[in-house]
Amino acid sequence: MAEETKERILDAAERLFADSGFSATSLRDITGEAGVNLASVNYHFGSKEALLSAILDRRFRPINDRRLAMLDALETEAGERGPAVEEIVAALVGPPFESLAELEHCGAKFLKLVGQIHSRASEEIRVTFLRQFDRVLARFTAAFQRALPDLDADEVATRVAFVVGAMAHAMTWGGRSPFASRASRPAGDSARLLESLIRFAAAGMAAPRRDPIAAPIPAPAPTHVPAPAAAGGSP
Amino acid sequence: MAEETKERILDAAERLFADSGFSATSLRDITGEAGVNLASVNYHFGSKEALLSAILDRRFRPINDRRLAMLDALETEAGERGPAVEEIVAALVGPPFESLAELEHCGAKFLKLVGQIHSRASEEIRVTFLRQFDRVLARFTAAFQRALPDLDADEVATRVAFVVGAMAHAMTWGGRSPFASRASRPAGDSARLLESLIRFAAAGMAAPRRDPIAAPIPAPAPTHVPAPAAAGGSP
DNA sequence: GTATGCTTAAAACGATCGTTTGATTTTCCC
DNA sequence: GGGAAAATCAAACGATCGTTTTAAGCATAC
Repeated sequence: MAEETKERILDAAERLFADSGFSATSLRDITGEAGVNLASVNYHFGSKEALLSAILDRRFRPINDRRLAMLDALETEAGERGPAVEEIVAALVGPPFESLAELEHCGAKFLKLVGQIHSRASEEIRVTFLRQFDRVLARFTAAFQRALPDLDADEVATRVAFVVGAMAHAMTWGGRSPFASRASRPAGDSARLLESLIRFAAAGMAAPRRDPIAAPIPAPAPTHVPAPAAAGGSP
Repeated sequence: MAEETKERILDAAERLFADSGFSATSLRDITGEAGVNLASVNYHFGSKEALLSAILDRRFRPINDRRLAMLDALETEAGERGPAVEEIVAALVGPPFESLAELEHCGAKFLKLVGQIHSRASEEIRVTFLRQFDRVLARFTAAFQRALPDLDADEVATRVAFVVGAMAHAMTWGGRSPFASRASRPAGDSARLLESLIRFAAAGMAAPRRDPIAAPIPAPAPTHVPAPAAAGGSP
């Protein structure tokens, strides 16, 4: 019954961490929910932090593998010209949503946890996943850079961070704003949410660069950027 | 010395909550950092949760006021046609960055806290700010809806959530991905970061809608939507 | 002077936290 | 079937948590 206990702990902890956060969830909450003994966590995982690390590893590894596999396939298929922005975006934000659809009942909570980890993670935890995640991010940033040659590397990295932020937020709140009073949308809408996210992120990535020489490209009216908060402060 | 104690608690708690999160920060950490007595927190604020509420209220109120004032000014100026997407975006995401520039030293931490609150907030706290934040969100969603008449209300609300997510992420991580190994960029770049965010978010908001009649999948599908930034750098 | 209303101080409260211990049960290979 | 290894269990550990209590400072109004 070893493996069963471990997985029941992982499932329960994943659910509770996602709902209440890491610090606010006690081991007694977890073992109570999982129906196992309190000491099982420290026996099987060593510590509470190691448990969180195991949770993230269990879900992140296949997701990141799939991300890189999709990107590989796209680059092979596209050949010299490289994949389009929207395709790269889909390879980056799609896999987490796929895992949602696959796991259905028990995986939905994980997405909330992912969103939380993206927004706040202890230094300890970040180090654990820095390597594999950094690898993924580097590959995708390079792919974006090739598809968007007009942007400098810093701008590409910044926009990738925006995409990650929008994705994390969507995962945590299901596409609704955190303070919105309406109930969160049903899980069946995740495919639609993903589609909206891809479209939004692709357009954002492909936005004209900060200082497009002197091209009056903007759509509705030639509006200059409205006062991006100069350091002097405002009245 | 009443007001001084209260503000020292607020400042210290704001800083510590941003760094370590709400649950992971003890009142003893706060009072130790602030150099005040432990009981002062419960005396002045009533409870730990009420302290967080006071912190958020102190910073959020002027930000939300400024957001609405900027939107009012934009709508007055634009007249019948309504303000442009990029202007609305700037009014939504600009004020938090302005407060960063104003507060400089002690406000920087607040942005991290805001990012955390956006991604994970207890039910209790959310209720406190639901009303004023919901009002802001409703106004901005309506403004976006008018500027983007081709999108249905649900899509607009979803995209606004994406913008909020990208903003929160940028605030928490300074435009870098959470797992990136490089040091976070200096605070002086916040103006540049804001400019990038506005451009990114405006393009994402104005992306062509999900199902433009019956267009094929590829990126540069010609739609009748204004699409100011749809084909920025991608073939 | 004393009384009064805030504010701070020190100490302790009960509760809960993550972790460990040591005994007991289960598993599984020989 | 016996015995070592693995897993579960109840119980307790010390530490720390948010909160409360009680008393001491310290102004101002009488």
